[in-house]
This record gives sequence, C-alpha cells and structure tokens, in this order.
Amino acid sequence: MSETFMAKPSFLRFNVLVVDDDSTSLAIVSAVLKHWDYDVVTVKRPVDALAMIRIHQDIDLVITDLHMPEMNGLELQKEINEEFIHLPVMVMSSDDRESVIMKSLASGAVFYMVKPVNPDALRNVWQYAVTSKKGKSIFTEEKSSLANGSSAEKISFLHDIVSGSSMIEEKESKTNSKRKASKRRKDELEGENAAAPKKAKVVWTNSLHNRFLQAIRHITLEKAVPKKILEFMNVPGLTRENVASHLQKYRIFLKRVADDGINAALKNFNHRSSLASGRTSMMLQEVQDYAQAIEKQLQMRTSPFIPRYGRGISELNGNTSFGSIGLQSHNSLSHVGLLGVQDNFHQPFFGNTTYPLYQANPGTTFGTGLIDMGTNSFSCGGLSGGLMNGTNSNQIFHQKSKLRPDPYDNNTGASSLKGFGASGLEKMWTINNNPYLNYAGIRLKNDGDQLVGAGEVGLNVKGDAGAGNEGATFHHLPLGYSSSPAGFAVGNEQEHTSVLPPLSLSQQQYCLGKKVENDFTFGLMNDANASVNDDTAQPGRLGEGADFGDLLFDLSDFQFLFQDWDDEFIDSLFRDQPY
DNA sequence: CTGGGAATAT
DNA sequence: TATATTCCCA
Repeated sequence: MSETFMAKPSFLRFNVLVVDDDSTSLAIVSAVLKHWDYDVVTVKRPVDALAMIRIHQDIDLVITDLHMPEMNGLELQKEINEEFIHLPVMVMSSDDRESVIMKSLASGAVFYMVKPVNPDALRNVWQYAVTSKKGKSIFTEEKSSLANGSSAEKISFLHDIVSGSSMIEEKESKTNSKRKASKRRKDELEGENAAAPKKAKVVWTNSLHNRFLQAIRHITLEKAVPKKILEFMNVPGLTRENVASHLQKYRIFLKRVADDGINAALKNFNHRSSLASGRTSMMLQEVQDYAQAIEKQLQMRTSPFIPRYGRGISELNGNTSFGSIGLQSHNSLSHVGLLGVQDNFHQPFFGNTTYPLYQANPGTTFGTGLIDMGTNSFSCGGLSGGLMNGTNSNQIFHQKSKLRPDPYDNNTGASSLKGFGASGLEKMWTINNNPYLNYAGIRLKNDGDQLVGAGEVGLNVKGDAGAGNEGATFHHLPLGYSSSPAGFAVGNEQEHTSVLPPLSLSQQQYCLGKKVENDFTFGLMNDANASVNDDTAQPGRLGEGADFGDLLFDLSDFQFLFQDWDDEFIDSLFRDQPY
C-alpha cells in the first residue's frame, strides 16, 4: 500500500465505454486505456452508448465527453444512471471551469477529467469500475499526480471530496476543499493502517477460472491443493485463500454433478449467464473435467458423454434434441448447441477416426455456435463452426478461439468492418432488408466504430454467421464455398483468412446430431456418411488424440466482443493461446 | 504453516 | 441467493 498508486491487477478485466464525438480525443483516450490494460469500447454518439450498454451488458465504466451534439455528457450520464444505477460515468471535457466541474459531479458523475486527459488519471479508473462492481470504493492510494498543480489534480481532489460524503457539505467548503481532502485522505490511510485495508474481492472471471482449471488439469484433481494451484496460476495478487475458496466451490460443484447429474448442477449454477459475462464456459469446463474424471474412474474406452451430457445439456433450454447451453434460442428450427445430440444417439459422436471433429457442413446450412436467433435462421455463434474442422485433431486444438477480425472491407478496401455474432441480442434487424447483408450479431463499422447494425442470418442467405463483413463478396471458411460460412473467418474467397483448413467440396455433409426439420443440421463435427438432407448422419467417434475440451467453447473469448481490434490485440489472441 | 470445512459477509 | 472471505481446527 506504499505504492504511489494501486495498479490495476492484471487479472481484473474492465470494459470501459468511451463516448466522444471527437474522433481524435476518442482515439487518444481509447489508446491510453488500452495501454493500461483496459478493454475499451468506443462510440461517437450518446445514443449509441446507450445501445451499447444495453447490448453489451458488461460495461463496467463509461467515460463520456461533456459537449456533444444531440445529447451532452451529463444528459447521457443521467440516462445511464436511471437505467443502470450502478454504472459509474466519468465526464471529460476541455472545460475546466469549476462551476462546470461541480455541476457534473453533483449530477452524479463519479469523476471529472479535464482535457487533455492525464494518462495517469486514466490508469486508475478501474477503481471506479470496481466501485460499481462491489458497491464500495477503493481509494487507498496516493496519487503521484497530486504533486503538481494540474487540473487533473484539482479534479482528483474534487472527486475525493464528493466520494463517500455529502456533496452539499463539501460545496459549502469548497474554498478549502484541498485541505479537507488532504485531511480526509490522511484519515483514510490511518484508519486503514489500523484496521487493515479492505481487500478487493477477487472476481473469478472466465479467464481467471480457466487458469484455475488449467492448473487443476496440470496438477491433477487429486493432488490439486490451493498452494499448488496458486503457484501454477501465477497470478499476481491472488492469494492462497482465494484459491482455496474457489476450490471449495469447485468441489461442491463437482459433487453436485456426481450426486444429481450434470443437468441439475448446471441448472442452478449460474442463472445470470449471458454471453459476455456469464460463466457458461465454466459449465463447459466442468463438464469436461467431470467427464474426464468419470472416464478415468470407469476406465471407459468410449466416451461417456452422450447419455449423460448430451441430453442433459439439451434439456437446458427445454429443447428435446438440441440445446444451447443457457443461451438464447427462439427458433423452432435450427439449433445448435454445443453438445447437441440426437435423441436416439447412443454412441459417441465427436467425429471419427477418419474425419474427426469436422465442422458442420456449411454448404446449405449454418450452424453451430452459441446463439440462435431469428426466424428460419440459424444459430450463429461467435465461434460458430469455426471451432473445429480438419482431419487432424491437433489442428482443431489450435484453432480454438482464434477469433479473427476482418481485415477487409470489400466495398472500400478500407480496413474493415468489425463485427461479431452471437451476442445476447434480443433485437435484431436486417440491413436494408437485404439478405446478403445480414449478419448475425453486431457489426461495428470502421468509420468511427459506430454501431451500424445487427442482423440475422436467414434462410438461404449467404451470410456470415459470425464475424460479419459487409460487401458483395462473402467470406467463407472453407475455400470454395460460396455461402454460409460459419465462424470468424474473413476475407474474400481468394484471400480469406480462415480459421479452418479447407474442406473438400464433395457431397459429404457433416453433422453431428441430426437434421432439424428440413435442411438444417448442426453440430460440431461431420461424418462422411452424413447428409444434411437425410437422417443418415452417423455419429462418429472421438478421434484419437482428440480432446473433449476441443469442442468446448471458451466464452471468455467473447469478452472481446466489441473490442476495438488492432494488431497488437490480434497478436495477443494468438500469443495467449492457453494450450 | 497448510488444507479443508463451516461460518460469515456482501 | 450466490459467491467470496474469514474463521477454525486437525
């Protein structure tokens, strides 16, 4: 606590929404925030900010410019806090008049930054986000920036005054506010020294949890004790107690699975699951871990997954044949589900030794993925069919979650539209009523990162399921396919960058599970004998060397939704492959 | 000190 | 209610 400031623990992720009509300012703030390891979303219009917050559902902090057309920062702040009470909003402006500052803070802004924004001030904004998350504030640090007489310093003091105490009281004494602030700060520090500082609650994000799981897998469940796990995880700031606590919860979960079955365990695991913030991946990981444990115990050579998990997961959303694991699905066709399985399947279905883990055929269908939306449409999940494919399970392995941004904009040649499928969208709409421009998910256009639209992948639509890219030419995963890509591959037909190796274009159809209604089959892997148009889909077997885990989506990757993509970020996706 | 269960806190 | 922290004891 003797540091000049409390650095943001690297394992804490914060989604910061920046709103500024000025592109330059927006870019700068965004860049600085990213530099400080925040996840940043930017919009230029306040109305888009509101939409983004509603859709994203996992914004931790909003930083908005004050002076904007249509709606100014304070109006935006008011709207936000009416709808999202605990979402902190910071205001920034080149206006350094104290009256304006005070008005903003009185209005409910948690902080006021004078432009040009001090990078140091941005570094610590996570604490405000933490405040919103925890319902308590964490201000234990001395800020080095206080040493000088900058505006930021003044603002910082103003904030200190406002936080945790009556604004009215402070207004009355604003002339000597600086002194009072100093005194307050001192009191705080003394109090903390006496009573020990409040520890920030560790939030077990998906990524953190995944590290935890990795540790357990590495150590093996039997030998996994808090100390070893902690050591393996190697996360600064994480304590043995934290790990012990989580391990306890984890074991309870496993026990519940053992006693009641995976279905029951999943049911009350996390009802709040949403794509970006939920713990769906944890569920999946638990399934994996538990399945492995079972497998070991029973010394089974064949997969024990089907009878137990296939249906179990299917039943999650009440669907008799396919489920989607806590995610939305409102279509009688299509489906999806990570582990969807045909009702009468009684054998392992994860590919076979000849065609292990192929993706579903995207020739006429779309599929796989996490979310299903729209009439006659298909699920299109972020990862979609992009997860697995290929005759080599190792390939599959490394394809996992390599979400690719779109390097192209076929219309302009500019550097791309950005988009993703599979958010927990409830409102979808098509673009220009043009099926060729339909998308699953949200698209962010490059010209200012405005939210330009979201659509659905429709029947017979050549649409990307997944990362969208507007243009005459669609992008496909497998080379040569003219439609229906699934996944995040992008580019044009000739130059696409695919997360998948090309499929041969024979009539082989792939599916896991069965067809649904007419033409749609889904599933994660194919079998050469399967056809989308008949019921002959044969489940394959788990290919040798394949890992059940390969099939599991890691939703922590979706925390990148709406992220501004840049080269560094993209690189990090590949660099940080967990396996 | 460590692990793990239970009580407690948010 | 769920989950993380703290306490307690073998």
